[in-house]
Amino acid sequence: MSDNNSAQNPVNLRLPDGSVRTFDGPVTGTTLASDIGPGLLKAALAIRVNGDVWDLSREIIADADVAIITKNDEEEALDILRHDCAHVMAEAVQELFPGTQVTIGPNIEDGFFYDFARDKPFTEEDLAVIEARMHEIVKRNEDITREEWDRDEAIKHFASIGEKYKAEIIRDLPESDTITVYRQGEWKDLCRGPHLPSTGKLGDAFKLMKVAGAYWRGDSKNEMLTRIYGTCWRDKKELRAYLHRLEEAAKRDHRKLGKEMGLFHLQEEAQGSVFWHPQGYKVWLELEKYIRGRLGDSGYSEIKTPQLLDSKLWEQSGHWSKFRENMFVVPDETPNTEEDAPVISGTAKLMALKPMNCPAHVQVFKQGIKSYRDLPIRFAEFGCCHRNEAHGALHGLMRVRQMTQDDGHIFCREDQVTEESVAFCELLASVYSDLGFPEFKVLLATRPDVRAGTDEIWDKAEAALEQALRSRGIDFEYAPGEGAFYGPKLEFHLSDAIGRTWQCGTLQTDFVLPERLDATYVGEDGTKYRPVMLHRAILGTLERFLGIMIEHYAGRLPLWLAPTQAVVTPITSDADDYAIRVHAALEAAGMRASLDLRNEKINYKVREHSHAKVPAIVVVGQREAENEQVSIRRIGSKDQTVLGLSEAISALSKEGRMPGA
RNA sequence: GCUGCCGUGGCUCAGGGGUAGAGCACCCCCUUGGUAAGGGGGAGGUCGGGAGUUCGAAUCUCCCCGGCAGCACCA
Repeated sequence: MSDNNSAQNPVNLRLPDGSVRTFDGPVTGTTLASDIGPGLLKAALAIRVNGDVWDLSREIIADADVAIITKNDEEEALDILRHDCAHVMAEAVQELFPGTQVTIGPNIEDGFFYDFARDKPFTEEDLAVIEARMHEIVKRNEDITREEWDRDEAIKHFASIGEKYKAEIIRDLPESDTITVYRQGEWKDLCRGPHLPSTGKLGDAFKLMKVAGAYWRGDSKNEMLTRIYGTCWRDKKELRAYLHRLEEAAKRDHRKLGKEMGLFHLQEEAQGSVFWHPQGYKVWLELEKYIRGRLGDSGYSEIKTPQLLDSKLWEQSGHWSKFRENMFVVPDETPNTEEDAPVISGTAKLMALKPMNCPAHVQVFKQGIKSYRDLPIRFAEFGCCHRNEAHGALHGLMRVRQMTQDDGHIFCREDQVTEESVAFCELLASVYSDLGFPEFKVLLATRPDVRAGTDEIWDKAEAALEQALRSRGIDFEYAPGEGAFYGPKLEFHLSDAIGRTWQCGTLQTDFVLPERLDATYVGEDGTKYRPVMLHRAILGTLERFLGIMIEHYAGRLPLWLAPTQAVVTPITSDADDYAIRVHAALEAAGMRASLDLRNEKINYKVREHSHAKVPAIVVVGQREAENEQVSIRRIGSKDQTVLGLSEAISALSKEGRMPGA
């Protein structure tokens, strides 16, 4: 191709429709757009050049495949708009609050943020002021231009204006990188780009959302910066839709629903541990019963292991040195009962609440002598674990300090790993589908830099997991280096009703713990071998999974899980006797039914039970009583169905049956 | 743990230097009403905890605790 420096060479640009436009020399996206038409020029945001997104003002000096990017190109448009929005925000901040240093301001899902260094953090009130100034900057329609700078000049420039973070960023950029600075009116920022041609193109579909602290370079050892989050869309309608989505998500918040539905509560005397109420615990028990049944059918034996274990065991397992800071330690002594004396001597032998069940499961495995014929041995436990999570990490049911895992460990021979993994994947997919999560994503987390075991073992382990996925036709992605130090793992991320994903299931291979805790079995040749240990969970923890379920179903749990499946209530007290009969019949059919005989209007009672998210409101009046019928109103519906009593009961109890039961 | 905001009856929230308010829920009475709030009356809190400023603090200051949003963490 032609010499880049030869400005006289013609430049041929091929458009997405295949047509080619030829220019005498270097040409900008703006020129191309205006050449095609004034409408496109007006709509143009950026240009795609051989697959890369460029500024419209950047000269294209050689033949290329190009496409003008407009708001119709959703993904690219949002990227550019959000990134520009971050810059406009930074300009507004520096105009309003001189002396504030800028650091980084990337796009994120649904918006952007920018981290600033400032003595005094921003407050929510500042946001309105900054946002108003942003709108002004958009109105000013400042030109945005790209400049390539010499690296040292750039460092010197940013250092001289007191932007030490920017200078540090440039210093750390690879030597091969071109340093680009974008000028936006009077304001300049180091940036890779691309950007809009001018601030006017940003429009007004943005909003600053919240302020927060964030560590410089994401490291808690560094100073904390003040971060402003914003959202930005292609038009007002999209912005409104997004804000509406946030409101809808907030309505599903399991902490709010948990309170409204009387499922559980948390209080400061037991931070991070849940008080389950009668209604909530009914859901818990149903879910536990379901999982117990599935595990039993899949060849697991349920066990129960101690809560408190000697620190010696944790030393052996390796947790004592690595994870002690997250463990609750308990001295094994009689507390001092004298007043004014320390309760604890400080010299006692230490025990710890288990943060996980694996070492205890190995102890059970080690009882007696195991033959290769015994393998695989599959232990399951609804293991109650404690982890001393940082206070700031606690969040409703989603992140707790006392959790119950649907834990399980499979002890098997190396040649059984694939087979066991396949079986686990099948079980997990079936459980997720039963629970209303047919879609999930799988990640294969491979060997980290710091790891135990030889490369040969890792090769085998990774291959075994991969083979299991492939043989079931399960799509997956790699998460390189994300494996545990003791072995590779599969992570199962399910998608909920509003598109969020949650990592719940996991399958981890482990060659280290059987070694450390000296688990063995006798092989065919009569000598001892190490079993492979597979750690696995489907729900992860019951607490968190119930939180996810509550949000997924917005509190309207499927009939089989709902704490109260049906409430029977009469229109007037004339039908009380019949209502009592209906209620008794539902309970006799094994349903969790309640009876509401209060002297309240039917409107009132329907409203209240709807708020309580009872799946079926069974209303009976004179008419129903005379005809041996019931009127059923299902949650979410404004209509009701009148059915014969026995017909209604068999339909409800059939629907209310646990999956697979 | 870090930064910011918040902490008022069971719940949701208003108030804001002179010794607490509303709605819902609760209790009582009236109402017997056909599918999302019928009416009246009553009881209930000393304002997260502690210290300070003040004649006087729920209201101002400081410390602690907790909650929320992020960050960091998540074996």
